Parts: sequence; C-alpha cells; structure tokens
Amino acid sequence: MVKYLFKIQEKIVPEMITLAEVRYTILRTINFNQPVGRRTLAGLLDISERNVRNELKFLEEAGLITVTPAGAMIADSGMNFLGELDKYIKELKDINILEERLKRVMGLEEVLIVPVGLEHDSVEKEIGRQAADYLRELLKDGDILAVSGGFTLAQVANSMKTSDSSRNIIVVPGQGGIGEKVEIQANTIAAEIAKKLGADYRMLHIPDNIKKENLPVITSDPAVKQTLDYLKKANILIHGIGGAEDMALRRSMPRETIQHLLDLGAVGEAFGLYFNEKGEVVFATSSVGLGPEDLKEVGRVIVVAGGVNKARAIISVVSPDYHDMLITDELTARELLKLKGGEVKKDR
Amino acid sequence: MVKYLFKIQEKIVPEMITLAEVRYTILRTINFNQPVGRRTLAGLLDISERNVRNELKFLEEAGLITVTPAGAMIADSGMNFLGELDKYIKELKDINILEERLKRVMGLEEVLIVPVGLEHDSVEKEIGRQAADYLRELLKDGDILAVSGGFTLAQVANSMKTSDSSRNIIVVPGQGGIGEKVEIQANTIAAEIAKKLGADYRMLHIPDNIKKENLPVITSDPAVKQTLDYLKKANILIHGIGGAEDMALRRSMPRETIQHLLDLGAVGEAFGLYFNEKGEVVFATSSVGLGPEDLKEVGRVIVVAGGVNKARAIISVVSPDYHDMLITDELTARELLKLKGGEVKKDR
DNA sequence: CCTTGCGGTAACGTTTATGTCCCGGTGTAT
DNA sequence: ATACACCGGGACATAAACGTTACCGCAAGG
Repeated sequence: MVKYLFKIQEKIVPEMITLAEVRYTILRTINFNQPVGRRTLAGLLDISERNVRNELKFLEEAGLITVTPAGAMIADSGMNFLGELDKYIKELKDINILEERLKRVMGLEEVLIVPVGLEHDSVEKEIGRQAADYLRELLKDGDILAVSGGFTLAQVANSMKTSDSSRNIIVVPGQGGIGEKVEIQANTIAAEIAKKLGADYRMLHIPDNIKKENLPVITSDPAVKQTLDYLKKANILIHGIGGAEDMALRRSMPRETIQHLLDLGAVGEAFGLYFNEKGEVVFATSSVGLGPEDLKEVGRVIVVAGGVNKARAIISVVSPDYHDMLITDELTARELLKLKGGEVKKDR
Repeated sequence: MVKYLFKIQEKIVPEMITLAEVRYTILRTINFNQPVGRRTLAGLLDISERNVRNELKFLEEAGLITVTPAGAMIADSGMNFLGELDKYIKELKDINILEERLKRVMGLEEVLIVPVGLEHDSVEKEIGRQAADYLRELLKDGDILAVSGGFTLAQVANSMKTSDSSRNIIVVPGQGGIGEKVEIQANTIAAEIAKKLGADYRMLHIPDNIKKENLPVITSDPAVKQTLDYLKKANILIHGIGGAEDMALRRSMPRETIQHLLDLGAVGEAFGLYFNEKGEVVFATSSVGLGPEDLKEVGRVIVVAGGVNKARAIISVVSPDYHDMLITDELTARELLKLKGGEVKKDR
C-alpha cells in the first residue's frame, strides 16, 4: 500500500524525492558534525553554499535545528525527527525490500540497511548511529552485552545517545587487547557504551601476544576470570568485521605470516579469527575471549560492517550458524546481493 | 502507517503537497475540458499562464497528456493515472478519515468524497466523474439500474466513459418527466448512461402533472407497464437531491403551493418527494415511479449530491433506512459533519 | 469570405533565485 | 597576545524563472 502510493507520488512530484533526500542528508550531517557552518556543510556534501543556506533556513524554521554563532546544531525535536526520517527515507528508497532480499540471501533473522546519502564522507558514522539507536531499543534490564573492538564499533559507541537513567545492564569486551590503538579496543568501547547507557562494565586486561603456556596464569586472575564468566553468560553480542589483510597489517604481523594467511585463503577477520571464502576459520590469533563455538551460545549476535570493500569479508565471516543480524549500508548491501548471485534489479 | 509516513513527509518537504494538488487539478481539468489550451486553463484555475505552461510541459513529458494544435488532451495513460491519483490525493488530504467519520455520522454503508481542488468551476463535474467511475466498476451482468433526473445525474451520465463491450444491464428512469429541461430528465439520463455502458434501457414517458384519475390509464400502457416492472426489480438506484425551494421553482409551481411547501418545513427534494428536516415526507408531486417504500426494496441506493448549499437538503433526504451510499464533495462533507454536530477538526 | 475565438510560439522587461565574495565577530591553537 | 579557522549575515553581479504582451495559424460560425 505504501509503496503503491509512493509510486504514484513519484510520478506526479518526482522532484520532491531528491529534495527529501537532500534535507535528510543535511540533517544527518549536522547531527554528526555539529556545530557546523554552512560552508563546511557545502563542502562536506556536494551542494552549493547557497543551496545549503536555503535548506538551513528551512530546517531552522521547521524547528529541527538551531543556528548559533558557532554553527548549526541539531535541536531536540530534530534528533527525534531524524529517527522518523530514517524510516521514511527507507520506505522511499525501497530499502525495506533490499533488507528482505538480503535477509533471505544471507539466511539471517534480521537485516538493517542504512540509506547512503550524498556525503563523500564515510558511511560508517551513519551505520554507527543507527546501530547505536537499535541497540538502545533492544537492551533490557538484565542483559549482558558483549562488544568487539574495531573502528566501526568505536563509531557505535561514539554516536550512542547518553541515557540519564541507569540500567541494569553489563557490558563486557568480547576479546582482549590485540595490538590496536586504544580508541578502538574492545575494552575502551565496552566502557564507553556502558557509560552512555548508564550501565555497568567489566574489563579484560590481557597483554598482547601472550604465550599459550601463560594463559592459565592470566585467566586465573580473579578480575579476568569474572569478566570471562560474564562473557560466557552474554546474551547479546555486537561485533565488527575486518578485511583479513587490513587487519593483519594493522596488527603489525610479520610479513611472512601475512603471506601465509593469504595463502590459506583468509579474506575476513572477526575476534582474531580469520575466515576464508567458504566461511571456515583458517587461522586464529592467540587471544582470549569468545571463540566461534561460543557465538552459537549467545542469544543474539549482531554484526556491524559497512563499505563495499568489506563485502567479501562480510560474506566470509557472517553465517546463519553464528549470526542473527547484520547492520550495513545500502551500497554494501547491493554488493553483497551481487556477490551472492542474487540479481540486484533496481525495482523502482 | 501511510498517514504516519505522510506526516513525516509533510514536515520534510511541505511544498510538494501543494504541487501535487496543482498537478492533480490541472490533469483533472484537462480531462473535462479537452482539448483545452494554456490560457483557458490558467483562467479556469487561478494559476498564471506561465505556471500552467510549465506544468503542461511536465505532464506532457510524463506522458500523461498530449498537446495537439487544438489544445491539451489527456492521454490514455493519463486517464488511468488520474484514477490512481484520486486515491493518492485522498490519502494525502485525509479524505479517507473524513469518509469514515461521515459514514458513521450518517449511518451509511459507504461514503465517497471527492477532493475539492482550486478550480472555481463547480465541483459537480468532478463528483459526476467519480460517481460514474464508481458505477462502472459496480455494475455487473444482470443488474438493473434505476436513475433519477437532475443536474448532478446529468453530469454522471456525461462523464461516464464509453465501453466498447456491451453488457447485459438494463437502465431505467426512476421517475417520469416532471417539468424539467430534457437534458436533465431521468429518461434522457437513463438513455445516455445505457449508451455509454453498452447496456439496454427502457423509457418512462409520462406527461407532466398528470391527473390522479388518469394514472391507471397510463400505467396500463404496455410500454409504461414494462418499464415500471423493471423499476420494481431494480437492484441499484442512483439519484440526486435538490433543495426544496429550488426544485419547486424549477418545476414552476404556483407561488402559493411553494409557500405551502415551505410552511410544511420542506428543505430537500428527491424523486418528486419533499422532505422536512426530520427526514419525513411532507409533500409528494403526483408522479409515477419509485416511492419511499420502494427504496427499501432496492439492494443498493446511491445518492449523489454536492455543494455546501445542499447540505441541509442532503440531511433531510438521506436516511439509513433508504440509502446505502453517499457521493459528495469535500466541502459539503465537512458541512454535513458540522450540521450533524460532529466536530470538524482538521486533523493533519 | 471574413470575423472571431482559441490554440501555440516568441519576445521582453521584471522579479526572483543563485553563486560568490567579503566583512565583522568568535573561539581556539599557537 | 596573536594568528587562524570558522561562524553568520550581508552584498552584488549573474542567471534563471516569471508574468505579460504580441504575433501568427487554424477552425468554427456568421
């Protein structure tokens, strides 16, 4: 019914579809970069300054943003409205249909696709925002949430709104430190998400490249042990995905190890595990935390990954056996469908 | 769901609602007045010629109209699309909600409200068109359709599309001639509708102001008798409504009779019967055809009436006992709700 | 056969929107 | 303290859109 009416609408007022998208993108961009001025906005998106100016005026008059001397800021009502707009734009751009198709092809319970706008900025912030919104609604009292590290997850943590009310939730890192920058380590992210949610959290302090024979010593540490116990009891897990080579490089592996990895056919990485195209684990970093078998125990496993270049990695890692949900962007979704053999007909 | 999305849309692209209405109205007006040129259109609606020009160009490029040397004509696809647009605009303007409310207040099974555009032309053509469309879809083989006279019904007949395939339907006039001009007599209208539908029809030739004692003579005439028989078997009836005073004047009643009518409280007229505000028949023109009791026998009674000034007459005539459906325009619908005590809150 | 009315196209002056640049102010990093 | 980057608002030339008028062709009606 909705789609039917939208089709009629597109025929009678086709120009408005573009306009709606532009305003949506502007509002979205302000949301992240606030406070931001019109010139910066015009540069960020590919719109003329004048045009941005007009749209800013419109958005201000609609009460969605406030314009301060420091730049445009999103208003409270604008914040709320952005959430509504997400749904609207999805309907407009047929993203719901994309979601259904991808859900079927990947064998997942749920798929969330964020529309890609005209910002030449990365879409990862946007994925992060919507993942964060989704998580916030999902979490209930008593939940134990496990999170991985990575850039995408950092975005999730970063764009999560702050709750005033504290909730009876515990956030735990899904893995120890594995030679990453602090901002994108699972520990840091777990802590930040917990803080935003008003929840509790546990840390998993494990040194890099720990020798296997020393593992028992570490895991017998009471603090570590407690965290690991929570981890086993986690009922929600959200994690990112990396390209195999990228991750190996980022973790400064020796060159021959990387070559070895690639020879084994590794294309995707998650949790220190490297997967080949068939979805088999071909290599595992000696790390502490969740293993592939543990994922099956977790009630709801959400994977967040965006960017067309990550498509192959996503396919290698995501499996109906482990995962329940995928959050990605429109372009990547289309690429996934293409790779999976599903024809990507733009049916509008 | 639809309404929800439209609300969002109205906030993010409010200008398009006007635009959609303008284009709708133009398409609609072309449909009636074709072939019609820019200037005439600009005069008919209250839009500048330049604006009309742009919209015509748009509509032509969309393939909805064709521009001939004689003026703009609606294309086949435009015809079909107009039907879709009706539904869309209804949704947009919350007419569906209006319909539901009016249905409840009037106690009818169905209500059809046509959106009022910006043409200062009468809306009766528009009501006629939509009533005709509705009728066309409603009628099935074997149906016997009874029609009344009147200006509105003439519009219905006039704007009905011609069917190539003939249908096994019989159209009969619901009343004899009662001193009207030929074009709006039931006989004429029945014949025209039958022709458009590719159906059969019967006439009811009865002189005006026939004396009661002569009735048996007339009704014993085989042709008349046959028509009356069909009339009794009619399963669908569509009729108009007149203001009591207007109708009396049109039928050139003597002044004292009119005064008598008004003293009796007559406000509405249908089928030569005059109704007071309570819906009681206070006066009956001596005419042959359907009486109030017959209406109850007819499966589906549709009343067509538009114009705010007819609101009181509509209320007096239309009753759940006799009627199943009302077709009117937006403004009149709002007026009816107001008169019936239903608050007319514009909830958008 | 001519007038009249309505059609499209073209032209033109005016208004409005657009792209661009500059200015004064402000917060921040040096 | 100073320089810098960025802010909103204003200014202005230019381009586009608009409203209006004029013109020509065609068909209907006198």
